[in-house]
Amino acid sequence: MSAATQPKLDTSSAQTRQALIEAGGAVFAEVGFHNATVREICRRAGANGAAVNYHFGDKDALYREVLAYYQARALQKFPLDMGVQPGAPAPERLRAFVRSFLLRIFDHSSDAWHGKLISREMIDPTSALDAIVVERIRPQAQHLAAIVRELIGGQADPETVRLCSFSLVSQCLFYHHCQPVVSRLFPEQKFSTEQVEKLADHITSFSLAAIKACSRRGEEAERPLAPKKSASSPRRLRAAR
Amino acid sequence: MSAATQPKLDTSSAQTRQALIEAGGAVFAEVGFHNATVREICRRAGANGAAVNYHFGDKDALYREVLAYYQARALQKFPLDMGVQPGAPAPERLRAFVRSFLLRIFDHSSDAWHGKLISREMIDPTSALDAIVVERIRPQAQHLAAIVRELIGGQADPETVRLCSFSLVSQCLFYHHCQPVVSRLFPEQKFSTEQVEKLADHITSFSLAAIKACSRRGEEAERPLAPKKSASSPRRLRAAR
DNA sequence: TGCCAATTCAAACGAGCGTTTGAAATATCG
DNA sequence: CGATATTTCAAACGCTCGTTTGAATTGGCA
Repeated sequence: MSAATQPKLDTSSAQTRQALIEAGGAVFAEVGFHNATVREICRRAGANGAAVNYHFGDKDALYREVLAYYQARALQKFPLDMGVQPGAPAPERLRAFVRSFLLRIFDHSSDAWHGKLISREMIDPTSALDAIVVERIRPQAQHLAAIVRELIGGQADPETVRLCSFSLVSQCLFYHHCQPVVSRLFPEQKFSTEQVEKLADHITSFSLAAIKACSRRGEEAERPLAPKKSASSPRRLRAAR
Repeated sequence: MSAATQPKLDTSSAQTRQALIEAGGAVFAEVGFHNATVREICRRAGANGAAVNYHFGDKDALYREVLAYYQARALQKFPLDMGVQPGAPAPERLRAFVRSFLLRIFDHSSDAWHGKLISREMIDPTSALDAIVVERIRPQAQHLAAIVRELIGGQADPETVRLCSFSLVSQCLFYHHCQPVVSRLFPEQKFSTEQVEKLADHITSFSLAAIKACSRRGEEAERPLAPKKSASSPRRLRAAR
């Protein structure tokens, strides 16, 4: 199977590297790091079985490169705010967050493995998870927490903010994590782009209503541990401290 | 550890079988079917490495037995309705459902692997998933759907019911599926029994408010004698007011 | 062209896995 | 007790995995 018939514009080495990264993205996203085999990655890349070790050192190093590569692509393709202005109303920013999150995970284009890779990393972590949490997940969590905090208003209890953020993210992740079950329960459920938009609609409105309720509940019963400070805010407090 | 009641009245074979099932439950729940090794299960059971094949045939058969064993235990320990009457108000039944779901997953007692096993099966399915969906998950889904349908009231749109059910289940599963990330983001987050109760409170009230909003949205859309279905047009972002 | 470094290749290595094997140990029973 | 069936055991088999190896091939350059 010699491919020597066509001239090589780019250096052959760089071509092989790139092919390995792309095949690796596909395989890692499909079956996860632990179930992925170097042989399958090399086969899809049209490279020899020793190519991964020659170009990257070992499977772990290839995985880190794959992660970094698609992370960079995803950041420019799906920015956290989805192009929505930071000054936009919080509900609108929330919807942008949810859409961005879902589109990252369900993007069917061939070079969009980042969402699936991170989604897998959440469930079956590798040594790369620590860096991912710091570099990608924590900033997203803080971004989301800021939106939720603004939605709740007043002095939002950090624990409430955290719980609401988790409730949001969990809904987004569910359809990818539990796809095997969902597709067995409802075989008609598809994840086309328009279905994803519907999903984003549902998750956003579902959660907006819920957060607003949290906000009301928080206003009624405020400070859990501040008996000294008698905040004189009887009913609809907006007490700015 | 087990069967300290009688020295050797029980047959040695049955003892070994039971020890393998219990060790298997622990290992499968901890690392999942694919990452679990027969050797480790035998080691924990204090049995020889060939014991699994002798008593069960192969690893798959042991796994099926483990699943069946803990399924039976879980059914009597955590019934779907958690002892709440079928005639109880829907919000109360919803809360029972959420508590039951979370307790199954986070039960720290040593013989309660069922929730973790099914949770793993959702993510990384084995050939046992088809049966699990039919025998366990679908009944739970129908149970939950009935509650959600009643909460929404009126003629609840089946798709809305499905989406709301998924939103509920996803929140319950999240903390188990994404524990590696959650514990890195918030190292102080524990999953003690009382924390689980707090979680159940949050998920229940969060979702009740959201479903109530879905209900109102549905009523508005239906009352003016129902245009066909214009639900996919650009939806307003205003939350329930 | 001829040389040399870079790259590719088929083959094999060693480790870990589920499983098998045949003998040893133990229980069962006429 | 002695014969027979059951259960345990250490060892090894066959397989797949990531990785290594050394030779073959290729590409750049004097």
